[in-house]
Amino acid sequence: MNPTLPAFELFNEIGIIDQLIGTMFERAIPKGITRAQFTVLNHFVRLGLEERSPAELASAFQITRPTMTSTLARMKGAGLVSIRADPADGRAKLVALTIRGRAMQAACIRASQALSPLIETLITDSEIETLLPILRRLRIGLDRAREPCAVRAGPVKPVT
Amino acid sequence: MNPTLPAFELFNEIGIIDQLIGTMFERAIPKGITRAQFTVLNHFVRLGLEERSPAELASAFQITRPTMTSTLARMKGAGLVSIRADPADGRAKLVALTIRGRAMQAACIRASQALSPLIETLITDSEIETLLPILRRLRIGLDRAREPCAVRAGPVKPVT
DNA sequence: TTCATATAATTCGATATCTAATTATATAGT
DNA sequence: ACTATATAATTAGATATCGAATTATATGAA
Repeated sequence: MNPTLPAFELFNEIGIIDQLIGTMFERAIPKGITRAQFTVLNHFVRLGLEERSPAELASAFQITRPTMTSTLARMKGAGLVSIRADPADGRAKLVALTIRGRAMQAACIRASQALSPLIETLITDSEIETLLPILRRLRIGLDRAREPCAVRAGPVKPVT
Repeated sequence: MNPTLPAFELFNEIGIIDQLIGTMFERAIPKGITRAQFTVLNHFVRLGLEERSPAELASAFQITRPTMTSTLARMKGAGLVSIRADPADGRAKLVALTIRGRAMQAACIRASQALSPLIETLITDSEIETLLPILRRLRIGLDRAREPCAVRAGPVKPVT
């Protein structure tokens, strides 16, 4: 973006890559589901979670709570998640995967395999090993530097 | 996204970084202008361009033409660009920066300097030099692999 | 010339994202 | 107990993005 800093050159490449990968991914996965929705499904499956509050999910993906509310409403409408009131906190809700949500996650994983051959021609595992630690540190630092806005005023419950 | 491929781990980090940087950048620049709009302004200034068609701009940013149409309409409304019919092609239009657009680009560059100190604590120039060639190759490869959609436009043979 | 196809831009409807503001509940301080 | 503040979720309004479809113009082939 700002050409006077090399970092902005980097952010520019990152932005375009994210754009291109995101579009390809959404084309690859089943019609009707989106990248954002898959991310939620995958989060539950990968970490073996039972129930999470919308606030915890928003925090995990670095998105705002209104965004999470919106996406969860669509996922509930599509039968991918169930949402119930938190019996321990009248303000909160608890989100869980449905059978259908779990199946959709698996279907997306399967469908996304189609992208592997292309990706393997563009970047090696060794290069990825080089990039990951640097990018992880950058991501963590940026995350910490966020304004103490709604998103960051984190959930109080410890991760189980 | 897909945990079975290291590349998806990379794309996940890239997605989050893009998300965080984009939000920070929009908070830093003048109220009312967006990252997408700045990208257009900066493109003209950086490359010293006079006029470009919406299609050329969309292609330069790897976004679809409807997206470009939408953003340009807002930028025109804000007086950041001028748009006229292309005298050489009845279908096309020509976009140019206005004085106001040029000033806004400069203001954004100035404002974005505020992010430099943070960024410099998170990644070194040397690391950026390491990342850039790899990411550039990845970006170029992904760009080439895009479906022959509107942006890329080639003759498509029927498969029957 | 005529017609089929290609290209430029746009319109439409959908999703994701943000900020700001609102509502309801919880917690802490006095 | 009361009140002020904090937190959970939501609503509202805006922008960016996509895909699909539409309109208008250009081009190439018969």
